[in-house]
Amino acid sequence: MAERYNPQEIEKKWQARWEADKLYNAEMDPSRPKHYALTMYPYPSGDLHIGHWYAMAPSDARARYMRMRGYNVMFPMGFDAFGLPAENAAIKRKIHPYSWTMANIERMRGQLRSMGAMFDWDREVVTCDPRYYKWNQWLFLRLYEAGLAYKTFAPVDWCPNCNTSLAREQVIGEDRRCERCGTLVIKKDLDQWLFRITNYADELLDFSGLDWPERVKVMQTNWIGRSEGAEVRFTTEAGYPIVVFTTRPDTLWGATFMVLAPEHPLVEKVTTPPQQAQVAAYQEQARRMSEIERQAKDKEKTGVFTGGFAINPVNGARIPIWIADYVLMSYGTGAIMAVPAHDQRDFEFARKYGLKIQVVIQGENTPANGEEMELAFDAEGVMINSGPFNGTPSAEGIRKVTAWLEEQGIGKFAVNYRLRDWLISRQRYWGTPIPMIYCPTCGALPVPDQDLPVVLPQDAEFLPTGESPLKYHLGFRYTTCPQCGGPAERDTDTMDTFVDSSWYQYAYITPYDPERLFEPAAGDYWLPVDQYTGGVEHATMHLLYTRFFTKAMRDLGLVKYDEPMLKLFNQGIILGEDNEKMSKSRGNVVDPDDLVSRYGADVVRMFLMFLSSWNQGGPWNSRGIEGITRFLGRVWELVLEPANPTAPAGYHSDQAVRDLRRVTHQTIQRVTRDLEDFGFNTTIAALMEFSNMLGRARSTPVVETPAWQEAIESLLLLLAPLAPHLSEELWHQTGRPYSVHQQPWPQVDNAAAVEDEITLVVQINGKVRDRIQVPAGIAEQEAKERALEAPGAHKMLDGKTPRQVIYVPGKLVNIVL
RNA sequence: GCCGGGGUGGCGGAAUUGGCAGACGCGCUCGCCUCAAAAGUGAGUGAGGGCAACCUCAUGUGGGUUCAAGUCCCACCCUCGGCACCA
Repeated sequence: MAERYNPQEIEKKWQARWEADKLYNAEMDPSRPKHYALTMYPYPSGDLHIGHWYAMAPSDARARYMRMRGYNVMFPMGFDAFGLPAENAAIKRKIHPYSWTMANIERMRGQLRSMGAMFDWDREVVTCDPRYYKWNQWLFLRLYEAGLAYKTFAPVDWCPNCNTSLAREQVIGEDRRCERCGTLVIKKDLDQWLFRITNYADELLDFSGLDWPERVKVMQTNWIGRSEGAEVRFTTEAGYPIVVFTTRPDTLWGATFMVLAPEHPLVEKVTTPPQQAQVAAYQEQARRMSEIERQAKDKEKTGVFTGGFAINPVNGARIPIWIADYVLMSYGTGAIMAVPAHDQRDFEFARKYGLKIQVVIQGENTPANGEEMELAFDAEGVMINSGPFNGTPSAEGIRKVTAWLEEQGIGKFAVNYRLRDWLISRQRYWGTPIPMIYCPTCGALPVPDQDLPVVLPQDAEFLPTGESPLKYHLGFRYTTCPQCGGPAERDTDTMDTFVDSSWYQYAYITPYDPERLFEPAAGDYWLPVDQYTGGVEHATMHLLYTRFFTKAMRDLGLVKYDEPMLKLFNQGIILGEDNEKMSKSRGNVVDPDDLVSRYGADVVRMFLMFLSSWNQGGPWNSRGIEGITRFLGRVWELVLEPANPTAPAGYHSDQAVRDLRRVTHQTIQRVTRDLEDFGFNTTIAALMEFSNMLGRARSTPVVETPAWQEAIESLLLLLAPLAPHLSEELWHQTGRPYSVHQQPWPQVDNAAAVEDEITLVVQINGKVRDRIQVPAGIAEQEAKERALEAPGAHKMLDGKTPRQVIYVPGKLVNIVL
């Protein structure tokens, strides 16, 4: 009697052995195809939760599978170690963010090891290490030199709770909350560094060559928000130009007023003295609105007449200029031409303030008179009241009018994006110092490369004041000008942590390389990332930023690719047993450490993969995990318990061997296909079916044949990516050579996998009436004849002649009466 | 409002190109094992009807195409996620 399956014992043993043997260390080997598998690195919060397991265990299984398929696999791991939680925890507990972070990392390393994943720990990077963030600074300087990093004074999004500015991407939802803490974000005027991601807007819209989920591509496309149209120059009566952006140049003749954003610089110039007080009051109110709350649901449009007029350049019409907060300074030119007949927002505004509504697009059933309209007509139609363009279909009109505007010199084709440049300055301590120096005589200067890294001082006072903590660290702040040697000051902001993660996949190539970002020869071999996995929540943040970085790095000559990650897979989310999001307050959190000590890592890994399809996630089930324990227990016995075979009645050895080999090779087929597509749940189902079959075969003399050995060996190999410890132990105990993880993936014997007899379904009018066993290669004519004779069908036929008999080879015969 | 994903037994979920709906697992029921229990193990398990062989109904709702629909088409409902005064 062999020992029972005891995961605790074998898992620790093999983890130690694998680590000692450096089994998973990736070495460059040009003779083999490489596979760079990457899973999003964790923030070192201090505890590995089930979500981390759900993200990492299946991606580990996939990486292991690729390795057995003959790829030289690199599967690194690291820590996204800068960021606010460390700072907040440090303030609360009065310990240094560095100590807090490092202690957490230490703890999480141990937890990650308990997973039995094939992480190459020799490549680990920790982003708060100066050896890492030195290259953040170096990249910043390269972007600066290339004109892709710039500083500007502008109103920015500010989280009053986190006490820092945020990138547009980190402001969530209609009511504009902080992505981190959910606080309502306000506007603040600050001098900040930005990365010119908008330079790459068009290229970022091109996903060709990327095998990414449709969902992510759509989210990025929407986020970038490209729209084509025209810029048209209107002129105020006093002669100031007002440039507007419109997607509907075909409606230019219907522009009956203009609207400027309240903060538009021209407002002061166009406002007439009698309107001054009202305009100023509205501007003030709009300012407060954006600062206080913007939650009001039914935002009724408001605005104020400036007293000024503009001339519509296409027809010379004199139209009033208003200001209104539905026009945003941050989009387009901050000014619009209002065409109330054909734009619902302008329509509502015109109705409210009694402005003229001029119809210029005629639809099938739309009134030609603006007074009779109930809604703006924004569909396609034919241009009317539009001078030389009368009778032109609107779609064609958009092109023709744009060309005409260019000829007349009053406008041009233009593209606008919703995407804003990436604001990277943060007014917090725990991040990468921005490597810039401000000299009163020489101006803003980059820190020379040889002075990198600009080290984050350990002894800064980092209590949040709304200003950068580094500002109060005089030793850091005051320095000398690298140009004139005179007194100068450093930039005291730190970088958004998304800068760290924008290039971390490159850092793993030659981690903490003191000389360069990474070694080019190694980069040529390993890059780009072949398979990236992680949550979809980063669709318009990290995943957009890292694409931008790669494109910018390509233009700097640092990488040779347009895209950082060729394939992307988004795993779902594990919910609590109550089908709700796991949270401490709900008390529905499951702790992986507990589970590992109770069931073992292999069981936890496999249960997470078995729950549902990986991209779907789903509720935890504390009973369901027992099913995996039973399954692995049965595998254990199947492999190790001596069998005591007896031949059942009618046993034929040849047939039994054929049946066994068929199931073995069909299982190899199924598992291979499913693992290719991340179908872990169906992979496991196939292995369960296989082992159930083996369980039945075990009591027969087939166990004494080589086919049985082949079946057991295949089972262990197919199981190896999913349950690495158990497979290794059984591989070892059955006297096979170390390590199961260095074995090639089993080969399918197609001939053995073929069925020699199939079940043919016999239908009458599409309903199943019988099933017959026939040889797999049966001819159509014979199949039909046998079907007609099948008892279930014969009875229903009752002597009638079928109108039609349909044969689907290998599947069914449908007799139509 | 716009865009995208999803609605299948008591539960989690399967179902290559339209071709046996419910694989696999959980749970449940009845056996075996046991003094008993746990563990293990065998059989059964969509609903309704029938003594039975069998029959009928069933993949969110309503239509349609087809010999055949969870799968394709049209309309709608619910749900999750993203965007939202973007000119």
